[in-house]
Order: sequence, then C-alpha cells, then structure tokens
Amino acid sequence: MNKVEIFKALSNKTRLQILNMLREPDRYFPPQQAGDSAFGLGVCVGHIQQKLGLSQSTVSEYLATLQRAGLITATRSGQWTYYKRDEAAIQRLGETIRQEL
Amino acid sequence: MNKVEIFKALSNKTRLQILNMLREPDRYFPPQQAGDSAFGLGVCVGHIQQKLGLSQSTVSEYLATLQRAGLITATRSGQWTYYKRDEAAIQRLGETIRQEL
DNA sequence: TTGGCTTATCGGGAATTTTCGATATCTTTG
DNA sequence: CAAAGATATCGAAAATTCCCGATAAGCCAA
Repeated sequence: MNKVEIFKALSNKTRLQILNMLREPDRYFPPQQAGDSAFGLGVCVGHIQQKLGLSQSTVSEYLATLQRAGLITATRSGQWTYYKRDEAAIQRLGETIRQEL
Repeated sequence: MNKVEIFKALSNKTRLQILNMLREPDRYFPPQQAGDSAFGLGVCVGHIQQKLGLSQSTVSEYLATLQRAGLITATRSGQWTYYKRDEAAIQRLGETIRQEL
C-alpha cells in the first residue's frame, strides 16, 4: 500500500466522482450488455466517460490511476473493460488512516 | 471537510512524514522550552525543520498546507508556533473514507 | 528602539499533473 | 483478413506542485 500514490489518486475531484458513481452503478449508469447481469463485473469505460463528459483518453487514464493505487479493479470481457471498486482496499485505507496516519 | 484539499495535503511524502512525527513528539524531537511542559502545545517549526532537513520556508509552507486541510492545528506562544495533530479530524477522515468515499 | 530569533510570505525555476487529440491495440463480426 | 467499436497509450500545452533563497513580519530582550 503506497500511501502517497493512493492520496494522489484521490486528490482530484473527477476521480473522487468516479469512485462515488461506482458505489451505485444502477443509479448512475444505464443497463449494460448481456453477460454481465446487473453490474457484477463493474461498469465499462464508455459509460463512465459519457457520464463525466470528459475525453475518452482522460477517463481511461483516470481509471488507470485509480487502479494503480489499488482502489478499483479492472476486468476485461470482450471488447469492454469493466471497472469496479475494491471495497476491501477502501476499508483498509480508512483503517490505516485511523491507526497509522 | 474538503476532501480534495485533504487528499492533496496528504499526497506528499514529506507531509506524511510530518504527520507521523507529530504522533510521537518525544520520540522524534528534543525537549522544548519552558512553558510548554512536554509537548502539550505541539512541536515548534524549527524542530520539525531540523528533523526534515528542508528549508525553513518549505517546512512552514507544508505546515500551512496541513493546517488548511484541517489535519493539524497551530498555537502561537511567544515567538514560536507549535503545531500538533488534530486527532479528531484524522479519525473523522478515516471514518469518512470507510463510509462515503 | 534596535537587534536577534522564529515563523510567514513572496517570486521563481524545475518537476509533475491535467487534459486533450491523435494514434495504436485488442476484440468481435462479416 | 478487413472493418468497426472499445479501450489504452503517446505527445504536448497549460496549470499546478515542489522546493528554494530572499525578504517581511512578529515577538522578546537589552
């Protein structure tokens, strides 16, 4: 757990917004393709991009940043990459702040 | 609580180091002047600077950044400014991450 | 009030981040 | 295999952060 990397990832309004939207996919995103019933795998990049209104490259980069920090995970399925929160990692971060920051 | 501001303050190795040293003042710093028995008021800027080996202006700025984020508090006493952790704010941050991030 | 500390603020060069458009890569489909 | 769609990566301009030295401001002692 690289704290500086994690806090850098979190120190951007849009990236916080992504994390927040990923908490309730069915509230923020339209239903997705077949295989992935509901949002079990997460949300695909295109949906996140549409919601944010930023360029595709920027959103892809933001997701990569959050992933490198270990806050979200990526699953490739077909031509889509689905991202979802790593709840355990987020809980650990909260705990770490309370105990070791 | 401005999350982006807080995470920006935390996304720097030196500033994390300051927070960490302020957890155990008597471990990291030499005893201080009269009035402030032990480190009740916190630690003065000069001691923090010496320990870090960075310029006075940089350390002063870092402390201001942490203070603006609400993570530490400042108390002026004579010609010294003592900084100490705001433990309650740090606990709240950990809790916020676990529940609303 | 003058001089000596301690801390804060200013101005700036170097490094990093932000965000984009263009392009490359990967996957599916015809 | 070629075309099309989704995502990743590259290159770059603008904005921000990092960290410094110089200087200002606050406080105390002589």
